[in-house]
Formats: sequence, structure tokens, C-alpha cells
Amino acid sequence: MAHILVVDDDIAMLQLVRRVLEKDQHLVTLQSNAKAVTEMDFSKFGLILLDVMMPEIDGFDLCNQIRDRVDCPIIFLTAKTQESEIVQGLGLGADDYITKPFGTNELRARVNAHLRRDVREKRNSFSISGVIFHLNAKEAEINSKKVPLTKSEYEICEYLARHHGQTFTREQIYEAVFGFDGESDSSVISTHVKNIRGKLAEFHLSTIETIWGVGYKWV
Amino acid sequence: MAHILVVDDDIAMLQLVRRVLEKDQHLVTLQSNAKAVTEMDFSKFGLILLDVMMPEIDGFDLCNQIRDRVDCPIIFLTAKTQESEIVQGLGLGADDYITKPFGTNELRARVNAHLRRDVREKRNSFSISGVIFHLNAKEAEINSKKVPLTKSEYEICEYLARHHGQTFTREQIYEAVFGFDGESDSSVISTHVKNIRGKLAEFHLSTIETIWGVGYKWV
DNA sequence: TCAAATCTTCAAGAAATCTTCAAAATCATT
DNA sequence: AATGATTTTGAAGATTTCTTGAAGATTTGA
Repeated sequence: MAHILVVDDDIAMLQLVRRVLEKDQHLVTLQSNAKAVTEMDFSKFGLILLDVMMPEIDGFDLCNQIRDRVDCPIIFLTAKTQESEIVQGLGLGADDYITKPFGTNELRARVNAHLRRDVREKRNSFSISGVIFHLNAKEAEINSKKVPLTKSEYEICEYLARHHGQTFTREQIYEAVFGFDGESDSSVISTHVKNIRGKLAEFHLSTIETIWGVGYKWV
Repeated sequence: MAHILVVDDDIAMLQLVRRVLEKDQHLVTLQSNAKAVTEMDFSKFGLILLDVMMPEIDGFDLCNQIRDRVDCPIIFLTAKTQESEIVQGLGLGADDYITKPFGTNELRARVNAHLRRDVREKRNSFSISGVIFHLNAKEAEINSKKVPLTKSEYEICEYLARHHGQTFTREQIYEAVFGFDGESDSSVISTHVKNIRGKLAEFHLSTIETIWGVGYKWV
């Protein structure tokens, strides 16, 4: 779901955290060299877990530096239990603070809570066959590039993709996508499908299959 | 700084929390009747502190209901220390969890950390596509030169830029930028966009895209 | 209050999209 | 291979949605 950076000088701890976070399908990047961290490109991370006590560099310092450059949630991960330390950590712009030893489920829960907070602010979308459908924007995306579908084309595409595997007659598609009708709407769908196919072909995709005598299906 | 709602059946606790939070100039609203909470207008609060153990209604339930209606940070405040409870709380959409007895400074720090997270998204200037938006002055700047946008033009521009990538209908833009309306406001936006485009074009920018059949989008 | 700036309305022209249609291609069955 | 049914395709016309310019209404500032 998200790309998470974990910084800690304790290798065993890093591996533990990776194992825990990968339960939730997160992509986890580990870093035990705190100095190297300052030269990383943080933009790709959705969340950062930071140990406070590390040789060479202080976690609080690091937090400061990261916060200047990027805006994702930062969670401190540390053995310190003094309340004043917590205050210091949160005061620096960290978003949370987990004390070792921690329960692995608490770690997961806190990480996911912060990620959810981010997701909540974004649009919803779903992805299939390498195509991402952005429901609000009514746009389809392949390889981070926008597919130039018209509104009707997008609706047809999304409908078929959402019900992938199922076959629909042209009439069913027409009725589902536009309000409803009883006219000669089958040829309309045919033409739209032709155009959709043409546009998807530019991305080397042919996911709309003709079911002879019936209609179309997304595979 | 922020308007904070505190819900707890323990009056002494409510007063303690109020005293602590008012140190940071927050406006604090107390509520000891959990049932009454469900009928409140949450929109004005910047953060909500919620006790888990209350008579009549369960804090987790309440969290669910609030989360359906509003998007501000929610922090649980409770005597329970079981890890599984924490997991449950955070899983429900709460953003944090503080266990009683807590240090008053930890409370302040956590509350402020979550508020800061919100504020961070509200700087007084931000930049995108080479355009700097000065929120206070309501001025846009390109290559250190002021773009002569009128107030309405600036607001539309800033709104689209702030939500770059997202498509809005003319009506949505109108409602977001001016109060709200139900008239023929779509043509107003069309004309404003035309004028904005003209002014941005002088800086060789064309960042407002028409999404056919939907509206406009900043790219 | 008046003038200038800004906002809103409107309609004509332009652009994009949708629909129709018929010829060509494909498929299934005999 | 021939036939009839179904689908694909291209192009043209119809429709819907934008853009634009200009004019009237409103607000702002002196």
C-alpha cells in the first residue's frame, strides 16, 4: 500500500519492523546508516519510522532535516520512555511516538492510522489489468500516463472493468452507463468500444473481448 | 489556536483537560453527555478528544459515527492499557490514543502534533507549476513577477492549484470559491477561467485544462 | 457621488463528442 | 466453400459542451 522508510542502527530491529509492516503489503525500505539518510530522496516515501538513539546522528536532528524537505508522517521509534522525550519528539514535527518494546500490532495499527489519514484526503480509485481508474476525475491511467478517453468511453470502460469476467450485451452496457434507452443503442456501444480499443492499443492493451452473439467482456 | 471538543463522563477529567489545553490558547468545548454528542455539529472542531469508557454509549461507536461525518483528528483518551484496545481504537479511524494517567505535557504535545499536521497543510504560501501563491496577500507570482489576477480569479486559481490533479465542475468551483449559490454560476466560472488563461498565457503557462463534460483541472 | 475595476450574463461561433449508417470483414453453420 | 448472421470500421451528420467577445450590472475606491 505505501512505501515506508525505516531508519534504525539495530539490524535486528529493522528486520522485525520489515516483517511486521509487510503483513500489510507495504513496501519497506530499511536504512541502518543514519548519515546516509540525509542524502536520500524522501519524496517517494509515504511514511517514515525513525529511531531516536543512533550513533553519529541524533534522531531528533534527522527529523528536523526531513521535515524541512518533505511532508509525510514521521513516527519515532525508541527505547526512551521519559515523557519529556516524547514531548521533544512531537514538538519537532514528528507525528507519533512508539516506545520499545512495542507490540507488533500496535506498530501496525499506528502506521496504518497515519497512512489512512493521508489516504482519506485523496481520491478513490481502483486498478485492474494495469489500468487505474480514478473515479472522481473519471480518468484512466496506464503506466502513470493518462489515457485520453472521452467521458462516455471512460464510463463504458470502467463499467466493464469493474465487472471484469462478466459478459454484457450492448444494450445492457448502454443502460448501465447512460440512463436507459430502447433505441438503436447497440451500434453506439459498438462504435465506442472500437474507439476505446484503439486508445488502449496505444498502450499495448487489448482487454475488451468480443463474445460472439452476445456482447463484450473485460478480461 | 484550535477549537477542541473533549468528551468524557468524568467531570474532573474534563476540567483537567481544559486547563491543560488552554495553556496553548485552544478554545475548548467540554461534553460529559455522550448521547448528546451524536447530535452536535462537528464541523467547527479542529480536533476531538474522546473517552472510550462511558456509560450509555461506547467511545469506539462514537468514533465511528464521528468519522463518518467529519475529517478532523480524533484522539482516544482512556484508562485501558491493553494493546488490543489500542489496535481497535486506531483501526476505527482514530488518529491517536493516550492512556490515563497521562502526563499533561504529553497530552499537550500529542494534541499539538496532530494540529500541526493540519496546519502544515496551511502555510501562507505554496508553489506549484512555477507559480507561487501568497495566501495572505492573495497574489500569484511567476518568475518573481506579480500576475495581475483579480480577487475572484486568484481564488479560483488557488483552489484549482491547491487541488491540482483533481477535476472540478464549474458548480463545485463556484461553491468552493464564493460562498454557495444555485444560479447560473457555471458561465461565471467559464469566463473567469478564460481570463485567467489569458493572463497566465503571458507567462507562457497553460496549466488549467478543460475536462470535457466535467469541468476544469490544474495540471 | 462618480469613475474605474470587476463581476456576471448572454449568444454566436468553435470544438469535441456522440450517434447513425452502410460497406467491409469476420464468424458459425451447413 | 457458400450462406447468413454478427461484428468492425470509417466517415458524415447531429448534438452537446466550450470558448469568446461584448455589453450590462455591480462593487470598489477616491
